[in-house]
Amino acid sequence: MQRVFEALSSPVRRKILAYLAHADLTAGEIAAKFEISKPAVSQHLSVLEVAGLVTSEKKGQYVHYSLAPDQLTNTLNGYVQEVCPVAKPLKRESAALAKARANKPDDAGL
Amino acid sequence: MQRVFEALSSPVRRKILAYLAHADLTAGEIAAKFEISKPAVSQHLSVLEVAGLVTSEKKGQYVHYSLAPDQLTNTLNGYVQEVCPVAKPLKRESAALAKARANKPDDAGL
DNA sequence: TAGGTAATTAGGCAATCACTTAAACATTGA
DNA sequence: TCAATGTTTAAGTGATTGCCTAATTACCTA
Repeated sequence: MQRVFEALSSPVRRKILAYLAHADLTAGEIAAKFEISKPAVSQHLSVLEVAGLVTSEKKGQYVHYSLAPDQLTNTLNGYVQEVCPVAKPLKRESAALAKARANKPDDAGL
Repeated sequence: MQRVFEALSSPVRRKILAYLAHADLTAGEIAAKFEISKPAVSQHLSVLEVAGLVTSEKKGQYVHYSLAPDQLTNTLNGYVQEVCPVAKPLKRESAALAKARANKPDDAGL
């Protein structure tokens, strides 16, 4: 949770996630999209991986990175639910969400 | 957007938002809930306010802070939608969400 | 095995962050 | 007006962050 929000606080890291949302990429392909050095990108990728937002798989000499969408959506949605409970729900979508939540016993309390 | 994620990267600030989710509080009441000094809390409140996550209203010598739930939910939900588009939806909730969305012409696109 | 490419680790530095105490500002009430 | 209370601003400090270059590790191929 802390690691996720910390990871998302960097524009570069959010941009990396956006790239990975469209396609898996190698570390080098990601680095090529930024002005900063490769080691700097590697560090960002490490932060994202520790936060569980991306996964990596080594294939030969390349390391392929993938988005871990569940970790992202679960954390953010869960947080929104926690801070903006039922009182003032999300918006339109909240109706469906609240219904879904009513079905299973709540263990979301941080 | 950047300011929102930056604001959320601090555990203290997330805790403040959680407190304000239950009730409006004055600066002093918020500060009393933390070990850190009042000026430190005041700075955190300032960050939250600049990010649009809270609003403040001065009443006499007190300053009352309130959660701005829309800014929070809109930003986070919008971001989730952007990074994890339709392809790989949320998770359990996504079923209900997708169903709900199917019912009415979609205008939820960020 | 040697050379080249991909990626990470290590070490160092400037900038930023979170916090502190002290001071200032604003409001209330005697 | 003066003192007390609530809050913010200011100034300074130690820790952390983000970046760099250089070195290292891992893999592939000739």
